[in-house]
Amino acid sequence: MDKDKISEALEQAEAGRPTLKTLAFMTGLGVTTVSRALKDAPEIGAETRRRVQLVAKQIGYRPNRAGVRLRTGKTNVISLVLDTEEQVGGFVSDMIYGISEALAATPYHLIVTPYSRNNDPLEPVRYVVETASADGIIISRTEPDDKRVRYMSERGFPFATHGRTDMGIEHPYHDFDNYAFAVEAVRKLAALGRRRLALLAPPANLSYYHHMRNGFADALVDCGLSEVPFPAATVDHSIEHIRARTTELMNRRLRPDGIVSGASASAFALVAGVEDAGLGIGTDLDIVSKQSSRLLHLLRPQLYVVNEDVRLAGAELARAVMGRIAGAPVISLQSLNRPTTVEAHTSQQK
Amino acid sequence: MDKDKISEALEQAEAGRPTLKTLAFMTGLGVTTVSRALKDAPEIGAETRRRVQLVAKQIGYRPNRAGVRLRTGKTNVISLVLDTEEQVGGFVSDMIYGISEALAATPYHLIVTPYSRNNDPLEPVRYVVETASADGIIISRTEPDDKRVRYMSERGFPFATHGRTDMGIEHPYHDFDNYAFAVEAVRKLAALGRRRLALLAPPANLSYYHHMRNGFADALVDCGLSEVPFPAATVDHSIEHIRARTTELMNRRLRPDGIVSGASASAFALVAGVEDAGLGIGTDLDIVSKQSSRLLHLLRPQLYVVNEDVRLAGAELARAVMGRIAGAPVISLQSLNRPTTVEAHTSQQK
DNA sequence: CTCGCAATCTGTAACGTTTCAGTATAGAAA
DNA sequence: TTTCTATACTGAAACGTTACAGATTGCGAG
Repeated sequence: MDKDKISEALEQAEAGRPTLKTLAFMTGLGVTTVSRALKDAPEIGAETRRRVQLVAKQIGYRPNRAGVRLRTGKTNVISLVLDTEEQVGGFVSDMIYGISEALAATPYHLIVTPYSRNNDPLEPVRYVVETASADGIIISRTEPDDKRVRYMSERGFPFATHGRTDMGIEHPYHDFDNYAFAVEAVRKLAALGRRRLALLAPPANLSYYHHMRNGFADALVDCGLSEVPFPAATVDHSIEHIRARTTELMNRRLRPDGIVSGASASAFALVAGVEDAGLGIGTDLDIVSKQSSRLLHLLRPQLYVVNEDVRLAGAELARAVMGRIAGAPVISLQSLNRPTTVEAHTSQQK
Repeated sequence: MDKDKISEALEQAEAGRPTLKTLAFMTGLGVTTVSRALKDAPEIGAETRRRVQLVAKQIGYRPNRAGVRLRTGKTNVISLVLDTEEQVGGFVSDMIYGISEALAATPYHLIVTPYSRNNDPLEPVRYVVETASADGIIISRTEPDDKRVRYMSERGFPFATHGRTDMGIEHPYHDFDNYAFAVEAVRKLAALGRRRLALLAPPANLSYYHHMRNGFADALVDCGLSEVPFPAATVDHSIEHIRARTTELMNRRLRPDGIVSGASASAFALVAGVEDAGLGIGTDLDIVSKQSSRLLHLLRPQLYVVNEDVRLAGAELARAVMGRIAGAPVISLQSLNRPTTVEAHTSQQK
């Protein structure tokens, strides 16, 4: 062993974090051997392997991410692409917790890549792909014909979507079954004797709009109910907007006696709007809402809710991207979350 | 110019992203010169600088993060250390949006480093510092004597805290003035003729517990009111817990006729608990609550609220860490957000 | 004319990792 | 003995960047 090497390695060990060179010096092996021993390569002797791994653990060796990334191109990063105009009280925190949970035992880090709804949603995706700043991407607000999905598919870039598409491309996704949700909701209202229903739907460009709408429409037919159109508001609109439009709706000649709300935060606005019109939930009409926090029916026990587990969705999506990166078959990375049954407040006395 | 170099550079340009080598080839300059020209080094001719920068922009050159990171140790990453047990409907999304906003025009990426409240809060911080996986850290749930603050200070690692400390260490922070909030809240209740107040406080280990408590206590004295102790619940407890404890509180012989709530989500539980006891907000008692979303008084217009702008806090914290990294004087990186005045619902008719 | 010096530019090495193309050794086959 | 092969290991090169230590040029001063 050269004098050069020894002094180099000693300097190493004195100061900062251990590197492969440090380990090589301590074990008396070559850097290459150490690198291979740590990743259980077959051409390393069993005893050597154990020895290296032991020393590595002892001195707390952790591979330098920049080194790996530069050499291999692997970033060990998952990017969550987020719309920063998302509703307040939004589900984003839960989503992040879910993803973190799934990433915790892996070498992956989670990085948040924001964009504004006003800008091109493709832009953040293109940025990540072009600069190769992550190994995989998670997106939401999926559209039936989604150009982000097309873009990433064409380039073979791993991703998972929160929501399904309808463009003949198989890809990993996790979705809440909004069709089933709408069906359940309508059935519940029918069972309560309601006849004329309205739907506070998602914006029409998103995939789950169609699922929810179809479920709503099919169940209406099924139960022999009629619809009161309510296209003026979507769950994406501001609280104030939804509230005002709802009041208008309730002041029409033929107002609904049941409403299905497609999102949690918007249900707050919906309730306020209904009450602005002087009507009572549970008396003049009933409401079934999706709920991602558990706060909604604390203050309006008369509401019926269906819980959507966003944290689970996050975990599922993270697993899906990682699966895709690892080369798992796409079909095995698609999952659909069935809604729980419609839930009334426990201490509800109507 | 060697043949070697030319062919190398050509291969470069054909395939992937442009690198400094590509730029060097295109401009006919050396790699070093290009590198320096791009960062406006003084020893580069004005014309050369312009030429390099033009070509770089034209072909969309973006420095390879791994290369920079490996060479310089600079990650261009800010880590947000998050407690994943945080209340649902939490403020985390807004915080992230705020941070993203401030980071948007910079080279910084945001990475989320989670930990569970049950584990050692120092652990994620130590991980980031030891592996140098970020240039700066943002933490919340700050304690008066915070070991994370001590740890990072001792190592000179840049950070900013959401909340202040009290340990004789100057560091960047952003905080909401919870003392002022509590004072305002008590004054409001006093003005409404309330006499016996309770406080739904933060957990006692956190810094803002003390601020809020002191404000509450001082204002009580000031207004000549008395306190009904309510130590059984904190804003960190589960919805169900707060709700049940509140009901107990309201069934006591001497129950409060006014409550100050230190957080948004917990106010929902508080209201539910009060109403479980058969009492009415605005009649039997009044409540003043902090609010980070705008949903709370949609359903209980009788509530009084003070808005806390968490998005702003996020942006402020991001600016603070970046300032610290850039070497700005610490004192200039400390900010306190005064609460807005107590707000009643606009269409409130009592 | 030469020297010194400022102004510009350049090659090499290094950051920590993995991959490629070996080398050394020992035992088996010829 | 020689040759071959499998096993266990190794050095050098490369990923893209920046820092260090020059190199080249032009020009005014001596």
